Formats: sequence, C-alpha cells, structure tokens
Amino acid sequence: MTVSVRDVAAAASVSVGTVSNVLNHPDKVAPATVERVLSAIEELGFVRNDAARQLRAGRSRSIGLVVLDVRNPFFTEVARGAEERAAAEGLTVLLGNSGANSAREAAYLDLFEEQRVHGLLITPLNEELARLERLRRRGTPVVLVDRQAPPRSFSSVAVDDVAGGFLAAQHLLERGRRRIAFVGGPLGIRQVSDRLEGARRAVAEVAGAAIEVVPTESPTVLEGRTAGEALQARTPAERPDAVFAANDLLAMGLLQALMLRGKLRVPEDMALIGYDDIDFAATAIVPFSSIRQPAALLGQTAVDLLLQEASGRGMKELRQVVFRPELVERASTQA
Amino acid sequence: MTVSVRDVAAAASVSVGTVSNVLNHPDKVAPATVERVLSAIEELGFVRNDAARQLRAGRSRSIGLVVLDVRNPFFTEVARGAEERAAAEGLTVLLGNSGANSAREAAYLDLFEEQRVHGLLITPLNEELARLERLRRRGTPVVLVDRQAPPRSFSSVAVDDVAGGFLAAQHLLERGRRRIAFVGGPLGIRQVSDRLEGARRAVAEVAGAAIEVVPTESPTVLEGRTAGEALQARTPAERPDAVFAANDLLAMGLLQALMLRGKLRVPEDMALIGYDDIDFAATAIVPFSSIRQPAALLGQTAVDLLLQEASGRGMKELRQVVFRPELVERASTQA
DNA sequence: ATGTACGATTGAATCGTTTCAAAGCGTAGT
DNA sequence: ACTACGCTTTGAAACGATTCAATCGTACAT
Repeated sequence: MTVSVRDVAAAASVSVGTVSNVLNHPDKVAPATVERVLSAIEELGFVRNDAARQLRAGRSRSIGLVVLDVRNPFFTEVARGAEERAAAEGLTVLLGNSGANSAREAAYLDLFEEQRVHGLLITPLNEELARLERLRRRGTPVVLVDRQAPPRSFSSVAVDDVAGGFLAAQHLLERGRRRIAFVGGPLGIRQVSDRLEGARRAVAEVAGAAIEVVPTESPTVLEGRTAGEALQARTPAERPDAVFAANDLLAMGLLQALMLRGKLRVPEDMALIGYDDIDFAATAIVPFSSIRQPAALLGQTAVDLLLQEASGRGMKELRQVVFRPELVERASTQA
Repeated sequence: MTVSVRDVAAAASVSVGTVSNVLNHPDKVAPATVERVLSAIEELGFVRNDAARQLRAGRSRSIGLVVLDVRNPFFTEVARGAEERAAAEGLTVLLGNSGANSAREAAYLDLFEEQRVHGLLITPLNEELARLERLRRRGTPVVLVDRQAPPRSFSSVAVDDVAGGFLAAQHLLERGRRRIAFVGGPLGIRQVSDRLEGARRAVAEVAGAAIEVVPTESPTVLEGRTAGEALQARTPAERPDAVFAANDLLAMGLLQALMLRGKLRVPEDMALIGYDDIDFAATAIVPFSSIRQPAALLGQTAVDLLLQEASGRGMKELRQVVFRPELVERASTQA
C-alpha cells in the first residue's frame, strides 16, 4: 500500500541509500540521478515516513509546549511566539493544554517524553519540579515559561509578577483609591500569588490603604462574573473602591457583572485594572487599564533558551530571563 | 543512553515480547511476571519510544487540525472541542495555523502526511481540493471544518453561512436600517463570500435597501480598525447607517475606530453586528449583536465524522453536517 | 598502459517496538 | 506412563529511513 524508499529506489534503478541522499544531501548526488529519483518520487507519490526518520534520528523535530489555558489570549500569544521562532529552526510546536489540571499536565509530559520531543516548554502548575528534573536528566531540555525558576535548576523566561502586582496597586492608590479588592485564584498558582504579593507591598506603603482578597476558582471570564456579582451586591459602605483582577479574563467578567448587572459606574464607583493586556482589553465596554506582558517575546525567548541548552553541552548554560511588566492606562482607572 | 525494551527484558529476565505484552496486553501475562517487568521498568526509568511504535503501527495516534487563524477565539474553541473528543478516544490533536496563507497550509499538509496522522481536519483556504483528494486517496481520512463540502467529495461540518448572513442583514433591516456596509475579506474566502451572499439576499427583499462592500485584507481587529477609520471619516450623508462585520474581530476593530476615533454613537449613528459570537462580544465597549456558531460542537462533530470514516471501509460513509447559526441581539443594534 | 585520486553509488546494519507462529511447561485425564 | 490441552513465554521478522564503510568508474597524470 504505502510507497517506501525501496520502491522509489527500484523505480529509479538506484539504491535506497541514493534515494535517501537525494532527500537529505542532494549535493552529494549527481544532478542527473537527482532528477531521475525526483521524478520517481513524483510518479509514485512517495511521502517520507516521519516515524521512521525519528526512530533513526533518536529525537523528534518538535518541541512540546504545555500551557495553563489555551482560551486565554495571553497563552495563545506565547504559543504564537514560540511557534514562529521554532519554525525558523525547522521545528514544530506541539501545543498541550493542561487547563490547570495536574492529571492532564502529567499526561502531556508522558506523551511528550514518549515522543522524544526536542525539548519542553512548560508553565508548570505547581512547585513540584521533580518530574521535570527527571525529564531533564533523561536528556530532554526543559524551559519554564512565565515562571521564574530557582537558580541552578532550570532555564526560565518570566515576567516579574511581583513588580506587576505592585505597579497595578500603586496605580490604583495614586488615583486615590484606598479600599482595594484583589480578585484572583487559585492562590496556589504562582502567578496569582506573586501578583497579590506585589499589590500587598504597594498597599503597605500607603497609610490608610487596605487590600482584600476575593478568591476565585479559576482565572476565567465566568469566575470574574461570579466575583463581580458578589461585589456588586454589597452595600456601598462595604464595597471596595477599586478592583485589581489577576488577569484580563477575570477583569472582563467583573466589568460585565459590575456594569450590566450592578449598574455601577467604572471607574466612578469602582476602578478596575487587569493583567496581561490582551487585545480585547482596549475594546472592552469600558476600556480597562492593564499590566502588559510581552507574551510573544516570552515564547520566542523560551525557544531560544531551549535551543541554547540543547546545543550547549553542560548545564552551566542555564539562564533565568525576567522581563519587566508595564502599566497601560485606560478609562477604567481615570480620575 | 536510552533504555529500551531490550534492557528492560534483560533486567527482568524475560524476553522482549513479554515486556511488550506487559505494556499492551497485561492480561496475557502472568501476574508475577507483570510485577517483575513493571519494577524493572520503574527502576531503569524506561519510557516507550513513540516513533518506534508508530513505525510498527503504520499510523500515528494523533489527528491534524489546520485552522485559518489561532488568534480568533472561534477557532480556539473549535480546537478545544476537537481535542476534547479526540482525547476521549486516546488521540492527540496537532494544531496547525495556516494564517490564511497557502504556503503555510501546504507545509502543514506535508508535515501531517509525513507524520501519518490518523486523519485530517481542515478549514481549507481555497476551493482547490485536489491536494486533499490525493491525501485521502493515499489513505488519510479528511474532514472539512467550517466549510460545506460538495456532496460525494468529503465529509464536512459547517454552519450555514448564507443563512447566517441573511439573519444578520435581516436583523439590521428590521431595525429600520437601509444603508448597510458589509465589512470583510478577503472575499476569496468562502465563509466571507457566503455571509455576504446571505446579506445580499436579505437586502434584495426590502425595497429601498442597499448594501455596500468594504473589503478588508484579513478578518482581524487591526483591519477592522482600518475599515472603521475610513467609514468614520465619511460625511454623514455618505455614511452607511449599519455595518455587518464578517466576524467579531473585525467588529471589535470597527467599534474601536467608530467610537473612540470617530465619536460616532453605536447604535444611534451606526448599528453594528458581528459574526461568531466570541466571548468578548458581550463585554465590548458596546456589547454587540452577533451570529452565534456552535464552535466547540463543530470540532467535536468533525472528530466524530473522522473516526467514522476511518473505521467504515467504503467512502459511502461521507456525511455533510450543517448547523444553523443563531442571532444574538445586544446593544449595538437596539432601536 | 598503469596507477592514483576522487566523486558517485551501494547495501547491510541500525534505530525500538510490536506481532505471531512456535515452543515450553504443567496439569489433568485415560 | 502417555497424550492433550491451556496458559506463558519466546524470539525472529517486520516497519521504513538513514548512515557509513566499502566499492565502483572515470579522468587524469605519469
């Protein structure tokens, strides 16, 4: 049924070795022969079997990327960046969505390891990096994405979430807000707790300022809406005068609930700032302020570090890259 | 370096065949032996080599999905649906992003064919299905996604775009609008031209109504903004009183340009309706009406049809599934 | 005519898993 | 004591591309 190099070789009256050379080192083959083999390939409709190539090569030509949530445009953008950079290197990116679920994360790790991926980019779910250490020890380079690795452990690309949280809260405080609600969760996720930590520090610097945590089960639009319903239902006296959402999806949900359901005005009754600065933040019902992260760059850099580690022998090559987040002001936090 | 079944076999003092059976048909192996092999695997840190499995099996255990634009939440949702359904079957989805670019589409087809994917889901760029026919003839089932296939050619899952376009325009007309601008492109893309066709039909039914086409280079937020700038710059006399955007990304861009730049009121000065009903439509600066498509269901169904075709011998199994789109009314088209 | 050198071509060996016909082993029945 | 049968285990063959040491041919110098 399937056409193999052997068939092509027979049709072109050459050996299998020559067919392989035509495919991989055409310069080593006489032009006339190349021609002949190529037309045999065309005629028979031969298609290389990647599994066989990989088996021989020992490694696949793709890299695995495990993200927390594909529906979050931030991660889509990271993936795009990674894909772009990988494509330039002739590599493919396999995208896995853990959905912040340990079991699925583990399943993807198994899958990618069985595939003998060239390397692994991952936004790990928890602090337990033992599994990743093992993977690396067995020869698969690993780069942490959107999470700073402890020095001497892994290469990583991250954005300083504590700084970002600080920026966000500071901005709200500068606008005169004093009762800040932090909406986000689960708090076990590092990105979330770091942002909260940053916000706490900013609040601590201002006398009379307070921060309250409104935990969510996940950082999604739906959960944001739920949190918004709760806030909106409070009496004005109990209500915070500003909300810092742990990401933009939450912010969108909050916005929806506060305005459409609660008839509250943003920013007059409640200021709002999000995190990630996804494209949709600028077009929201009230365009909202956000903390921008260089998502695509994160992806690209991650691939760079991966390739670097894959080529460099020793693991002295480990590098922790940290980008600085940036405040983007919009209507939701105007005076 | 790498641990193979052979090493495991040696460590457990059994043959390679037995190791393989422990992995794939544990019921065929004596419990005590299973135990012994398993602990050898654990001890040596053996990880199956997927390339070798695939080579032997002749097919990979993943299906390829090629979409027009990963940044469009509509496609993200289709992908999620497909992934979900595939996972239930023990299959992986490889996501390829053609970016509406023929060359990249072709590259992904080549890649997936070399990978011997279980099947291919694709939102094809153009009408030229010859490449896909060839693929199928060589044994890879193909299902068209979000595009109705000519009968007797392929299985397909689609949403009736002509009906959707009709719904959208009809809604605007019922709201009293008479000068409608259709913003979208490239018109060579079937989804776009079908939606336009539907809109034209609705307009033709109403005396005194007219439709104008404002072509865009791609259906993105940026292009929407560009189109919006152009519309907003016109004199009120030349301006349409309603815009039908070929998708929600365009609608978001339009909204931004019309309101923030043009100081136009939506819907008073110009009504707006989009297409896809992505999550963000409800939270837009003016929540906008849209035509909803069952994106995740599209993905799930596509996988179903694929598996059906893959199992059923003949190709009599071809089925064209067409879903009906649905109007979702929001503020952007209120009276 | 002989030898040398070099580019082109060959084909067996290899990668790691799965399959399957055959062999092995133990027990029960005669 | 021998056969039969069922359950386990065995190990060689196969999947298809790539590699590399060995061979082949040819052109050129001597």
